[in-house]
Amino acid sequence: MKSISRKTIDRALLYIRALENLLKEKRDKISSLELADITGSSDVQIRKDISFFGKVGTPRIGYETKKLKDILENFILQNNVVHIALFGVGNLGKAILKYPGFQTDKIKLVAAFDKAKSKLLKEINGIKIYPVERSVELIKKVHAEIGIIAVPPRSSQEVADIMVKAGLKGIINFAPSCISVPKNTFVKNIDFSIEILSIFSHTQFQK
Amino acid sequence: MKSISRKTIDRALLYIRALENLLKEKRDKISSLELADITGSSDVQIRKDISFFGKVGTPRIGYETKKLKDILENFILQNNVVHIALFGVGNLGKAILKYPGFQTDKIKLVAAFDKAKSKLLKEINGIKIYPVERSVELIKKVHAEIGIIAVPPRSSQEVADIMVKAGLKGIINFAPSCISVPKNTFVKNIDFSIEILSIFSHTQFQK
DNA sequence: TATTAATCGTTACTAATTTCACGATTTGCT
DNA sequence: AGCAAATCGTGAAATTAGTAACGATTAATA
Repeated sequence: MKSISRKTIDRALLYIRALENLLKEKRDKISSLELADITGSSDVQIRKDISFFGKVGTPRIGYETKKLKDILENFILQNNVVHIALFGVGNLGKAILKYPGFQTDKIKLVAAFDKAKSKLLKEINGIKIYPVERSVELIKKVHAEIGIIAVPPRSSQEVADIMVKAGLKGIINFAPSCISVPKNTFVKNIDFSIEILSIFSHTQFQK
Repeated sequence: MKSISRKTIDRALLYIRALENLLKEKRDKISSLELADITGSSDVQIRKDISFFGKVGTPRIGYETKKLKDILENFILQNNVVHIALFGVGNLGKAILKYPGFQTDKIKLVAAFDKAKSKLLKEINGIKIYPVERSVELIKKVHAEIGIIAVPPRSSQEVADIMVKAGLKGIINFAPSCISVPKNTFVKNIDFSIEILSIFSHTQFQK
């Protein structure tokens, strides 16, 4: 059996979000073309992605919104709640702690760490901030799976090492620096500067 | 002549960042293999990317750090300073306003807008916050090229429309919602929840 | 100056991804 | 019931991206 591709997964997450919004609007049917319009993809791409999960739609009608959402979610997220550990409670870290998208049923921020004594034991949005020294112990205790690096670049490798040690299998790195980790640890780098320069370059080189 | 690919551009931006760091450490030579180690890419990939810009390296030695950085920057960024307009000064917007990476010579945050009366006329990090009503006028005046959406999802389309009207050619959308824009406007969506679920899924499906 | 070892640059190959084209299916209509 | 229209699902073609292999080049060394 063919395994699912990363790209299909990422697009499916986008589809899921769109389907949730459609459900809120009581739209119970959706065609690949409409979903393409909403998500900025193409109808063929969507049908191809969905075909991985079997025959889900009905010709002439399209897909049942709820059914499609359930199928995608069940396969991709498998009823998991993702537990997050955050390192760095500066401006960005605070924004993440307060991010409304994490109060959902799928993602739960369970631990936050910082070096600065002044920030410790405070609570933001119901999450206590602990000293970095206790991080490995606490991450294991709360069973976090994914870590977020929101510290200055000079400390990012140090934090990455801690995360690996604590058993985190995925890392989102907001620091503008490369980190090195074992091959079985997934890293997604989000460097605001690079994102902006990337978009800008694309506007320059578009045909 | 073949045109440069988006992927090459994005990787080149990563190379540039790495080269800048190497320069700070007074490293004046770098091989494709070392650069691959740092950036998490492969040496072949790097040589292939760089080959687009001509013969830059010298066999047996590698690349001159400064020369390579200059070549990449000159081609991709063309000595431009990218001017940014920010919409939404909530938690995330504030973090962006204070983001140290934007005080560089390449990126300049030039305008910030919010709906809330209470936030107007305040100044964060030297940038005044203006009412959304004045945004089209001001964006044109300061010649911003790229817009950042950091407003709640229900307002994101409205903001996107304003950005298009004001002539912005690239948009970074932090709102967890899809926006629709003309084809010649580039959009990069960064949805924290989706990024996390994506990483998590990849850890689940890794072979 | 010839030799050696390292590293670049490039062509050919392989893999992954997207797009195309079209048959199959289903519903609604007459 | 039969037909028409819409939409799915999919194998094949086309495109794009990445990898491997290796010749070409250069600097260091004996």
